[in-house]
Amino acid sequence: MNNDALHPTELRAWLGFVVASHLMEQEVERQLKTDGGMSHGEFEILVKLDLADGHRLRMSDLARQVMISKSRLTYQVTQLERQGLVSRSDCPSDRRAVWAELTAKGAEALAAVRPGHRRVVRGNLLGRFTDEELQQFGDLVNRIADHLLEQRDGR
Amino acid sequence: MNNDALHPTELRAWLGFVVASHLMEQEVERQLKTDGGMSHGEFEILVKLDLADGHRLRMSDLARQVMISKSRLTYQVTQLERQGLVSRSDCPSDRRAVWAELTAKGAEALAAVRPGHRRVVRGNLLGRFTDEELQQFGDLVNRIADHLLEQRDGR
DNA sequence: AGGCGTTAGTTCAAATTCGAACCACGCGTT
DNA sequence: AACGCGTGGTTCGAATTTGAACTAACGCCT
Repeated sequence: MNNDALHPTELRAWLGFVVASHLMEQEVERQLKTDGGMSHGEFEILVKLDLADGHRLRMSDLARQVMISKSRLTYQVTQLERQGLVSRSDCPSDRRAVWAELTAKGAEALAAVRPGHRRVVRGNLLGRFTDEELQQFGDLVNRIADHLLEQRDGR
Repeated sequence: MNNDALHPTELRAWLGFVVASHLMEQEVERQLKTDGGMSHGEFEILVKLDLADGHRLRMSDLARQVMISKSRLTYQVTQLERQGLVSRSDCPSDRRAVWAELTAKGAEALAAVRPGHRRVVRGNLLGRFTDEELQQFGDLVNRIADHLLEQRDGR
């Protein structure tokens, strides 16, 4: 029971999860790309900035929130800056830190892709559940997410 | 109800899903890397080959099964071939096609990482559900996966 | 046989990602 | 003030990924 091959029910659940997350990612990616010329990673950065106080976050906090490496964030923010969607500025209180801030143009770009993004997420995932199933699904994945976060922080 | 912001229950489900799949991917990746020096992508290739008749598949079938681009598969199979885990050979019946075949060494490498892989999948996901929840979860994600596959094939 | 649209796979350059190395700074200790 | 250690960010080269050609071969149709 503990180191045997995954049994059929387990296998089905695992494969379904892998396939679903893989394809959802591709759908989201595709919509954001064609629809607003941005990647899912860039989109998530803009979303987190939008949510943040003063529409800005320090690079390291941003990296934690979107769960990517520092160097990857540096690269992506540079790209976003090039497009004028984000601006960098030095933090006065901590001279090591850098603020990444959503620009007005960035907010527009975000607003422009969001309806399409919601359509993809609802049309392919959330909207295919009954209210009860949505609740169940949310409970299950959040339990897993919480566990994985704890797991990770213990390192 | 159709183009409003995601409401709390939806948002929770979506974010939970994104975080869970992202972190599961990282956990799996980490285990396979440290434990057997391979990426999740390489692992999936070996698994599909292992499952196939004669432990071999044509490149394009393999690409479809692991859901990656042709060029990416070419690259990854080349890497696996370099490590001696897979071998390529021409297909006699269709001179365009190429067989990718799991070598004995590849089968060993696969066998070596599988216990750890199962531990990660069970310890972080499947094993955290009751039998009933596992069934529910499997049903939900497979419904989504099936839908996304149809969706995609209609293009 | 010749033509034509499709499929299989590879190749190439450009874009992205990774991970280790690095620099500058903050902070607590001495 | 000097030291040492941890943090915040960037940089750099190597590895990987992308997507658009490109070559070869198949299969159908005439």
